Parts: sequence; structure tokens; C-alpha cells
Amino acid sequence: MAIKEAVRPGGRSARVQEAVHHAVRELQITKSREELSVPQIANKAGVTPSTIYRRWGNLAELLADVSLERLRPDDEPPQTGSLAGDLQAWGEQYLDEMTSPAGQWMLSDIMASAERERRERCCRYSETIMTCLRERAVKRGEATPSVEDLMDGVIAPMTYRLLYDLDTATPARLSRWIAQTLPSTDSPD
Amino acid sequence: MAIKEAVRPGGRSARVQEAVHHAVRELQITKSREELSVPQIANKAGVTPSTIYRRWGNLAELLADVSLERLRPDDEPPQTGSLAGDLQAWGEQYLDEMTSPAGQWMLSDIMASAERERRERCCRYSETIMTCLRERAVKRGEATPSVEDLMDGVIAPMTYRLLYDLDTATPARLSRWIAQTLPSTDSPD
DNA sequence: CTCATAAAGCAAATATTTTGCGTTAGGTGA
DNA sequence: TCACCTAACGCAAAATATTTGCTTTATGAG
Repeated sequence: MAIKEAVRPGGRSARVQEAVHHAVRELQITKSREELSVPQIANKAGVTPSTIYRRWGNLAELLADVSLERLRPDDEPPQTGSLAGDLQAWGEQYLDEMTSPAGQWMLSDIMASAERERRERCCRYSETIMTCLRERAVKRGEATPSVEDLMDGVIAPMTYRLLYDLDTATPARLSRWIAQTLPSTDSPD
Repeated sequence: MAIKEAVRPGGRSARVQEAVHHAVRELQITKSREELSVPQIANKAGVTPSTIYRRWGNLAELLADVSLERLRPDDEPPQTGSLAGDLQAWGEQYLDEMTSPAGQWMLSDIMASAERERRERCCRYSETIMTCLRERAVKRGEATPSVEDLMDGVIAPMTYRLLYDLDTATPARLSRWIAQTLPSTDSPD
């Protein structure tokens, strides 16, 4: 039932984990959510179902695990020269990703996880991005809100709408959230 | 698979629905989430499992349905004489409810539902409250932000933290969100 | 009161999940 | 290097849960 994250790389466990994750990703391309099943994934991965049940507990947790891994940032968010610009640029690509069917499944899978730890990691991920963008701004000498204010002012409304009200998760609204969160030095209204 | 909401009251369907909902609520008192099962609920409700499967599809959807029903406001939010006060009062009781184990299960069940419609209804519910509080304020002649701004400024951060970062869902932070969202006429900073 | 229909019951057929026990890979210390 | 230890896996049987076809029943309409 407990999720083992500290899998030693190179070991058999690591290979099994990778095989299972890979099988899930493959199957997700062709099959819809309700067509996925543990025995099916196990078969594709070349392991027995009991291996999956013992390691992940159930289908929901497995899917959440896979989705969370996908969430990891590949590279540095793009630089635009201002905090507002960085936020807008990063936010737009994030919105784009998460409003897609695949992105919505990811969010949904993560939210369905009973493990609070997993949901929290999703939150820490956003915090990391905000911290990164903010530090850039600080280095440039910009006046910047705290990370907490960025979370409340930008991440929270964005996430809220991604989860509850998809149609309103738009770049235009993102601009508003950013404008209202940043200290109004020179931004027009 | 489709969720029938328009169950005619008094009919057999209505009785079954009520029996099943009641059984779930009863069982939730004693049993933990992973101990709940459809056959068990069916048995307690005096119906056959296939009835539940055909009507709700699976356990997750049934639990989400029950949780959503519980979310409904029983009565008018308390009146305090100002929008800030109304928001704080309502918000505090909401936080209290949702940070409790029962509240967290409710949120979790609703989020786990595959039906977007259900999650959206959760959102509409908050909007209704905000609209209500705002209208009171308008009637009193207070300057008030739009409902959308209230959603972004108060509901979104509150919900975000309830879902992802429970420890930070506190009345103190609620005050901050409210203060930052309302037009600063006389509020100290 | 009779008929049409939608939903429930029932039970057999499937599918999934759990479990006990034997096996194996990989790490550890002599 | 080799024997040993342990965690994780495979296998297969048992237990549960889910689906499905068909029958029965309750309710609303005519």
C-alpha cells in the first residue's frame, strides 16, 4: 500500500517500474480511461498483476504515479526579461498542456489519488517554478511579490479553473491574474 | 453510465436512491474508504449490486454523488453587516468543515469523479454563495468586486490549499485573501 | 383499469483482486 | 569470489467484485 519512491536504479525493481510505466503510457495512447485495467497493463509490461497490486495498490494510484512523473519539468521555463513576461510565457504553455485531453486526464488522475503526499508534490512543483521565476526577477532588481502571493494570485486561480471550470482557463485571464498580483509599477490597466 | 438527476420524487427510483445514499452515509461513519464496497452498500441498502452499477457506474461515482449532495448549503450564510465580514464568517465555517477528515473525503470523492459536470457543480455552488454575499453588499451600497474577482481572489486560493496544501488553509490566510480582494476603502494593512 | 416503459431483481458468466507459497535477483559481509 | 539474506517477483488458487441477459415489478399515461 505504501508507495516506494526510493527505487534503486538499475535493480530489478527499477526495471519493473519502468516497464509498467511504459506500458501505461503506451496503452493510454490507444485506450480510454475506462478501458484500462491492471491485468491488461501487467500483460503489456510483462509482469504479473499481483506485482502491480502489491506495489501500487490499485489502478488509480498507478495512474496517478505515472501522471505525476509526466508533470516534471523538462527544462528551464523560457526567459523573457520580466517577471510578468516569464509568468505569462510559462503559464500559457502550462494552460495549453493542461487544457488538452491528455492534460486533463493527468490532473484528474492525480486528484483521484488517495495519497495526499502525491497531491502535495504537485503543489511543490508549482512552487518550484514560481521560486525560480521570482529569483530571476530579484536578480534583475525587479520589485516582486512573495512566492506565496504568486501561488495565491496566479497558480491558485489557474488551477482552480483547470479543475473546475475549464472554459475559463484562458491566456487572457492569466494576464489579468498576473497584472493584479504584481506590484503595479508600469503596467497599464 | 449517465447520471440521472431528474428522479421523480416519490417513485421507486427515488426510494432506491435515498436508500443507497443513506447506506453510504451510514457506512462512512464506521468504515474507512478502502473498506467500502459496492456489494456491501447494496446489501445495507437492501438492493442488488447490479442496481447500483447500472445507476452510478462504479463506487467512485456513487461516493462523489453522495458527497456532492452533502455540499448543498442548508441555509443562508450568516449576516455580519459587511462583505468582508460575511466572507470571513462563511469562509471560516467552510474551512472548518473541509479541513476535517470527513470534509477532506468529500472533496477527494468529488475530485475523483470522472464526470466533469459534477466538479463544475461544485464550482457553481461557490459561485452561488459569492453572488449571494455580493448582492447583500450591493444592497447596502458597498463598493464590491465582481463575482469573478471573488472567485479568483478568495475561493481559488482557499480551494487550492484545501486540495493541495491542507496546513495552509487557515482563517488567518483567509483574512489576507479577503483584504487583498476587496477594494481598500477603509481596511488597514 | 389496462398498457407501456423504465428501473429493479436475480443468477450465471466474467473479470478483477487478494493471498499463500515457492523462486530469483541483487546486495552484503566473510 | 562465494555463500547467505532479503525484498520483490511469479504463479496459481481462492475470494470478490463487476457485467450481462432475462424476468419481474412499480409507476405514470391513456
